[in-house]
Amino acid sequence: MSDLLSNLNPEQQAAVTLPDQPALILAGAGSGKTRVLTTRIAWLISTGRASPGGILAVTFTNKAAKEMLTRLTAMLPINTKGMWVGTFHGLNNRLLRAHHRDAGLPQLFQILDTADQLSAIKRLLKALNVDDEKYPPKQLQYFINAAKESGLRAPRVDCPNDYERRLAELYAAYDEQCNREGVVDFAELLLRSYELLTRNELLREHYRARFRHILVDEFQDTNRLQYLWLKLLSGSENVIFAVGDDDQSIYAFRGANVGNMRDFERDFNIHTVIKLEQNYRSHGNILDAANALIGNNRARLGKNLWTSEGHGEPVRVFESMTDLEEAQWIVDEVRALVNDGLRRSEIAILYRSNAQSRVIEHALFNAGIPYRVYGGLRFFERQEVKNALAYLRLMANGDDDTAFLRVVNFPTRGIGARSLEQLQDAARARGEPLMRAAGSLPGKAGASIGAFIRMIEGLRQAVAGLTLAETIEQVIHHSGLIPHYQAEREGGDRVENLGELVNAAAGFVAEEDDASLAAFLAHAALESGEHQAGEGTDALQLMTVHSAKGLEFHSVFLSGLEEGLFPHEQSMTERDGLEEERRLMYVAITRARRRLYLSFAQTRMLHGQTRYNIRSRFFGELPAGLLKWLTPRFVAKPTRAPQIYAQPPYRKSEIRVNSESPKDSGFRVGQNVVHPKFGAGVIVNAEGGGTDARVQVNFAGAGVKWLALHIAKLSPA
DNA sequence: AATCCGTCTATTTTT
DNA sequence: TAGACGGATT
Repeated sequence: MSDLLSNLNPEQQAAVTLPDQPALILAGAGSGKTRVLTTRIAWLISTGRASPGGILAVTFTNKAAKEMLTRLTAMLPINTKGMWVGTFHGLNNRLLRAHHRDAGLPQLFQILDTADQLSAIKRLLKALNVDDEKYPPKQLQYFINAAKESGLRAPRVDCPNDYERRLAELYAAYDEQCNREGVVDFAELLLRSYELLTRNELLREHYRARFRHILVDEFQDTNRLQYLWLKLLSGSENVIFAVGDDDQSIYAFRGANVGNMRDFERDFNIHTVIKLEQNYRSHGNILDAANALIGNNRARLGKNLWTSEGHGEPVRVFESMTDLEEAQWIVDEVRALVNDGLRRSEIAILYRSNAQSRVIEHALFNAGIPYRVYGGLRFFERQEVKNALAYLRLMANGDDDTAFLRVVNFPTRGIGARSLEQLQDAARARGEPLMRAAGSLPGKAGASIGAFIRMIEGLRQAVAGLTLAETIEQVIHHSGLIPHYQAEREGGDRVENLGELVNAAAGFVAEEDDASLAAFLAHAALESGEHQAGEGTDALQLMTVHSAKGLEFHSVFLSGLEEGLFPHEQSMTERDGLEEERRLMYVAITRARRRLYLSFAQTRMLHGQTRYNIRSRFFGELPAGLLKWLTPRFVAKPTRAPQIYAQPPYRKSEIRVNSESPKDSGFRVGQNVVHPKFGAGVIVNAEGGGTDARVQVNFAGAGVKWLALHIAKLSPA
């Protein structure tokens, strides 16, 4: 099958045709990682080294899994049915469904998403009379998930103090509650399966024998539990093929552990790591900038991107007075690009945090430029959709208290807090889920809740024999959801979304083999509904740097490159926080194919207050020769000490927060200054005059300080 | 049961 | 600044 390999470079070929042994592929940004992964699978199968059923390929996102399957089917004339290609969660869901009995789960166990999990935790705390001031639900949620993702059940969690001991107790109680209700959170999908395979040798051997070839995408993003799971599944006969890039590890905050790459080398005795360093995406200057920047990180496996293409254009840098001005400049520049024939969807505006999108959106809106913002609520997370799903969940599994409480009185049917309190007490006393305990409730509460349960029961019977789409159609009308939203003033969109849910179900049935209600519910939980509508129009792409990972654009604007924002100030308190910010910056830079803009503003409105910022330290890590300053400035002096930059001559207006700015001191608020000890900074405040004149300076390295002007050796930058 | 109002908070996010 | 949330009011 040499035609499979003919378009690959030598390293890619080596990776694809690697003999049966554990392998680590260090795949740089834009180096053809997905291509190698899929070609490897195609090669294994077409050369008879593996059968489709012997392949297990794990990704992080549904999108990546889908992409892999699409490319595979294009390459191989085989059906991909027997192949297990999916996300960690999707595959483990599949495994647990197949062995639910062994795993101690009901056949129709439901999956809690993050919001469901939180409400389950709140409910638990209330039931146990725990002070949620002292034990904030969010914090407990974090604790539980962190423990599970380390592979630890409550008794094994290390508790250095009473507080943590209590958290561990609550973790145990939470697990009990989930078991009682037959629900499973995201982390549980993996932990359950890990425990099942640990405990059950027969099953473990079965899957080890079956999945001779295990391929892992984005290996740098795996958490501890995922690593343990992979290790467990890899016996001595298995061939594990891990592809990743330590320089693109940007998810430590949610448990990703880059250390897994080093551990993998050690645990699996990897001798040669294949590096894919040829980049097929960007021009040389962009890659040089990325390489130089990431070179400042200490803990790296080491890798340098190169291209056979030319240097291309310089990296453009723009400094503005305010965030508004920055946004306006972006608008102007985008207009020019579009005028030159570039499609809007080939242009991305990236930022570190979501709040930054507002000014830019505002400017784009006023300019009438179509744009699309990524992130935010996804389809299956919408209130009305979750409500509809809750009815469906109850029909599949009446023990699901989260679903029960969500809709027992929605739309309102006269079941108040008192009745529910009674019901919850009764259920607790009997150790039963709410729906089962309801029969024993006397009086008015019993009657109204009884009616609700009969309605669910009635729905269950009414939809017998109907298709999934028809089922949902029935449910959203019969439950009263549609009438309720129709009556609501602003309910039009919600009604529309419920209709969209019916369509989604029809689409699901058309695509999937298992079109059961349970399968659809799992789909809804595991695939939050990638993107929303609006894919038709050619629109500018706005997103955080995190969401841009894996994407590429002709032109990229990276905005808000200011100390405190990028690198984010909160990252400075985290271990290795700055290195992660730098990797984030690296990811951002490597999104651009041809043109890269970096911008920052001296003044930015944040949390309703004007903040004075200085340019990001990352500018100092980019070779000056690669940069083209659009704002005239940048006179680097040949000194060792902090670099000194010239004032932009075009400065339009002074910024003043304090009218008492010392007039004749020669300094003013907003001005860039240099201090012999603290380095470069910006004056953010001033008071007094004459010999009493004091200024407050935000230093890049030393933070915010008040300085007396007649003492401090402050000079204009 | 719906609405109003004050308080609080504020990276990054997939499953 | 703006959104989310919880408690109090209507």
